[in-house]
Amino acid sequence: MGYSIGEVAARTGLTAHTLRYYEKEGLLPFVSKNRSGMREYSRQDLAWLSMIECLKASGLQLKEIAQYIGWFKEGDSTLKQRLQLFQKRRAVVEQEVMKLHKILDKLTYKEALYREAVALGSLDAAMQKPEMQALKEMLFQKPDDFDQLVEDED
Amino acid sequence: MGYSIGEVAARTGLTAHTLRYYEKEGLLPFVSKNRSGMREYSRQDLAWLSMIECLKASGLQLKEIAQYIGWFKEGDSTLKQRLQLFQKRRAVVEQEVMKLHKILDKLTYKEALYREAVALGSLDAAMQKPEMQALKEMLFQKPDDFDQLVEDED
DNA sequence: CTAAAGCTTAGAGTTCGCTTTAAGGCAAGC
DNA sequence: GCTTGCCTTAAAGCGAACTCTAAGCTTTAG
Repeated sequence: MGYSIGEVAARTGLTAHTLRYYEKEGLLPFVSKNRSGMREYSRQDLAWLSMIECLKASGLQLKEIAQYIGWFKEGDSTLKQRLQLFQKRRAVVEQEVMKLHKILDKLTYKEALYREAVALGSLDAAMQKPEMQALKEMLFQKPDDFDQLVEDED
Repeated sequence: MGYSIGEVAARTGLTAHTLRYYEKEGLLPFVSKNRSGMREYSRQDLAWLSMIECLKASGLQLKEIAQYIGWFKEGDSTLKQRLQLFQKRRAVVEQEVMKLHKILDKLTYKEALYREAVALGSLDAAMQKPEMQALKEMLFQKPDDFDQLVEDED
């Protein structure tokens, strides 16, 4: 019954230190301890860790996560705040995904360029190739960001 | 002529302080200065800043970006390293996008759950609803991560 | 029975990426 | 001429999220 801190560390990839740190910061207020003072993590505690990871990945700071947990403990009077938080996080993550797709376009172009450059032994020669210029235009034709107003950096 | 540090700051959203800091860290080794010692940024410098932003967004640390710039300055003898770097970054960003899609699923579920909870005035009542349980199953039927092995945290 | 592994606490230290401070030079507008 | 604002440098400070240290207790394997 219950997982030791070491087991939870192994399962989550966090260290035991980090788990205690989270607890200190108010992120895991439900963890119980046995008679000799050792932590015993329940399945619910693991679920909370999973939620913490989700909120962290969505860009929330630990103290904001602690606040969410505070709301949860307050009960149904804080439902609106929690709804707003999830709406906001979803919007933020959707933005981030869009940003990463642009980053991916740029990296794809660079990868193709350098693959050609390695083949030719020369970056300049690769940049001269019409295929490369065509690829660049295909990926960056929408001039919606500052990046495209300037030349290649290399 | 070229851009002053203030103009570049306004354009990029970075502060003048940050631009000088980047230079100190070896990220902008091409910026020239006028007779009175002030920085004059060229179009190429702006392009480098755009590349720096891209690599930063791909998860690279500043000192790793500085190393990439070092490779660029060394010339065609470092083409392979640079190609490998872009391949690696693309893989990392693709992973990150996949991770964020999972995060998005979870946030979508939570948002729907809390929307219902706000309507009903009770989280427990919302969790009881068959629609919510159906949505949860729809989003999380693939048991490929630890998250799904445990119950809801709330 | 003893040693090693793993747990406890409080608190100091580390890394990253800025961010601010201190002390001062130059250039344009009133 | 003087103030305002932007520029220069070197260096100290900061917030986030760990990460490690110290000192000591408990449990388990040999």
